[in-house]
Amino acid sequence: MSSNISKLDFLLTHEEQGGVAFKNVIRKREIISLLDLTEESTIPEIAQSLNISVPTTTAIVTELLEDGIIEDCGKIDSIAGRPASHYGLVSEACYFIGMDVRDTYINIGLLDFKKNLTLSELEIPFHLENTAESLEQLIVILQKFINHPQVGNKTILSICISLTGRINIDNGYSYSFFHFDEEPLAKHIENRIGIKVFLENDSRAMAYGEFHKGVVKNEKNVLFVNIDYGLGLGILIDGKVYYGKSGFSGEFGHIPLFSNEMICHCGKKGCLETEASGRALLRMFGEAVKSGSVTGIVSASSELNTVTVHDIIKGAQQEDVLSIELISKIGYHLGRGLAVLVNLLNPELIILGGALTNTGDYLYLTTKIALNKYSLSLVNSDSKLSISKLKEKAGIVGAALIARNRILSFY
Amino acid sequence: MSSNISKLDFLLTHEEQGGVAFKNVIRKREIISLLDLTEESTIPEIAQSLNISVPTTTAIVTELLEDGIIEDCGKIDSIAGRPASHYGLVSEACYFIGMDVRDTYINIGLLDFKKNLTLSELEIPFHLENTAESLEQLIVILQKFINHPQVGNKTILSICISLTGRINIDNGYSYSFFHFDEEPLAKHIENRIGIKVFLENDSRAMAYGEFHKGVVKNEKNVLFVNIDYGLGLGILIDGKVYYGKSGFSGEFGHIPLFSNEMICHCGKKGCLETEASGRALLRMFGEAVKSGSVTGIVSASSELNTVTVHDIIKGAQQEDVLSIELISKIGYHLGRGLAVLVNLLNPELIILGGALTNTGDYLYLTTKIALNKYSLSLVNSDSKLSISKLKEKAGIVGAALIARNRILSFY
DNA sequence: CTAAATTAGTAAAATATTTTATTAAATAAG
DNA sequence: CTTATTTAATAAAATATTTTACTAATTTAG
Repeated sequence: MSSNISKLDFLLTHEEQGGVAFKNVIRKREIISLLDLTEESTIPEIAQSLNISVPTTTAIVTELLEDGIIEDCGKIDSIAGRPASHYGLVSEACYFIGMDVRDTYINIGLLDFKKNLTLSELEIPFHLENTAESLEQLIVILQKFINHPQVGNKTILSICISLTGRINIDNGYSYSFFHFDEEPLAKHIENRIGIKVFLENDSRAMAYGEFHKGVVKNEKNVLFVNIDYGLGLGILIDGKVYYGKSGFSGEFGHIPLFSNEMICHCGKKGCLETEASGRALLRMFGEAVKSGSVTGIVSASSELNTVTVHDIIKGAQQEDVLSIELISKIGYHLGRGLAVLVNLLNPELIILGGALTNTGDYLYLTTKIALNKYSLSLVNSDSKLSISKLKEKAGIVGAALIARNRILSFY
Repeated sequence: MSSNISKLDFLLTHEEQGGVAFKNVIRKREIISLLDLTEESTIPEIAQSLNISVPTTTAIVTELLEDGIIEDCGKIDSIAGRPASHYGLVSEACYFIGMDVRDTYINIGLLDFKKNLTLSELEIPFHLENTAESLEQLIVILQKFINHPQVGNKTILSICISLTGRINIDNGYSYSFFHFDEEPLAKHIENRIGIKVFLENDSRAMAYGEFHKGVVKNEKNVLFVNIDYGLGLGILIDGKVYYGKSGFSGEFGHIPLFSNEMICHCGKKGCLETEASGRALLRMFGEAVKSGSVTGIVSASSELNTVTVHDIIKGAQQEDVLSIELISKIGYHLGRGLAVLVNLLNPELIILGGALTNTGDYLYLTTKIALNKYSLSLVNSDSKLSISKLKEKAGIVGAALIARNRILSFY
């Protein structure tokens, strides 16, 4: 880590103090928040937005310039009068790491101060198990990334690790994995690495990435549906990620939408996930083959237990008719689920992400048909339906953004 | 209106200005907001919360005292040292009117600065029709209330009218009723009455009342279900009412939860409202009587078309077995709907309101059973289920609070 | 091409706010 | 019952911020 971290100290402390020194810290943060939003602003613009006088604004901006946190981006487009200097954040001022922990691999990436993903390593082999060895492996991968020649010399302000299962984002506990200690998992890794660590749930991290660096423009009420092996949901309300009382919001896969007699892995029956997920796709595929449907993916029903969701998706891409039919069916059920969301939440935008969206229109079109059919048209006409833009990078981008935004305290 | 409105002028103007005079207005508003939240606070507490020094705080508090907006509530409970004076809002400083417009009557009430409902008139005869005469009737009722001896001499800062149908709360347009003019309905009434007027959707107004003056204590993520002739929902997220993109959120009655072949009045089929609403109760009652069920409410099936939801509720209260059975059935379906909400939103509290909640445990118990059965127990164990506290006054309290809070700009 | 108009930024004066020190009012300890 | 301790509130001094007036840099109109 470089030595200029002292200049950024005020970003790392969150104590509430009185006095004018602290007031200045607040205003520095406010200016950074504003520049984060506007990309570039002039001193008069900042003064007006923040209700501070121009001389005071100039003084704080000068300090931030000296700290190397913001820079003069030159004078541009003045309609009349003396042109104002535009100021913006300095990309290289500090960096953040996002780590996306999956079942069989890890994705990891480096985000700069201006939210550019400057480095990423995808599909680093890893096996997620609830053991100390697995955790050790994770920490080694993280440490190795930090020691990377393109990372080692940079100021890393924080790290966010996205994990599946129950996570308490406030105290950094993970309840589903690596819960060996009294000490929160985040704290444990933090002590080993020496950099502030946050945790987040995987679906929510993906949603967060998509909300801030994906298809979302200015929408403030957005839903991100993660249709993979399971079915997850991230909810953005009023520009902020919605967690619910204990961070359990978005159990979209387990809303009781069907009267089928299918027992879901959650123990209940009739869950949407029993008809709209990779898991459902796999089950339907098995049933179809056993009852004699023809497919190019397996030749005998004995090979069935080696088939993966990925195989069926690939099958659809290669025109396998059974795969296409089943994926369309999944899409239809998903669309009915989305109708529930639309009627309840009247969102501006719904984003479809996760592996099953790689099948293009086969999933999308039936989803859209069912959504139109089952939702109130007045409400539905308000909502756009899009496909994820960040794809497999949604997790690392989301995690790194969470790391960044938690430090800069815009949640 | 009394002449001291000039002292409250700063509450009525929402212009963004620079300079220290405006800064002071912001701080006055902040102190009022704080006292609204805490009921009473000392100068040191205010200074700390707002990050202002004690002398400055004293100066602003003194001004507010002179304005008659806040008052000294005396010195209390000091553990050691000189006891601090506690300051609180003055109930009589200003007032707000809430008007709840229903199909066949109007409720109207007066709320003081400290959120006490000081006067209310319930079930004033009125017939809601989309005609100029009906609107005129509404304005007459409102004007009459303002001229009431207990109202006339008071400073009314604003009025909120709660109406059924589509409402744009920002510009004050009502699209379903009284949409005769270019001018927004709110503006039209405002010009006639001479007091600032806001509009709100009826279900949302009820929810708002319950959130702020009902069973809600410190919960920030709350759902209010209005089970009356129809089925409505108000959503409180992060302490604020959630509207969705165009104010259409909460169409809970029309989520496609059933595979029945029942056409809903919205045009779709399978809507929750076809199985869980007063309308559904009435339909089921008719079907049951026609197929020979015995009930104390009607003696012949020819009398069926005069039966109202109210009759069936009264029947249940008087131990009519058919009524009780049907209401329990409605409760069960409602519970399955609530399970969807719980799984998606992980709320702290769900409040049941509307006429059907007057049947006590007949509805409540089956609702709770179905909710437990169909929701994820981990998520559900977080959520309390309560019955509305404000009952028939929820509408006027909610509307008056909206009038108040829009002026004080805490949304 | 010059002067007027417009907007940015700076210096000095005026004002406001915070700090520090002090006084006031209460409780707890000896 | 007196003194030390704690907390609130005020006064005066120190500091910070805003205002006002002015200078700088550019565009537009004539």
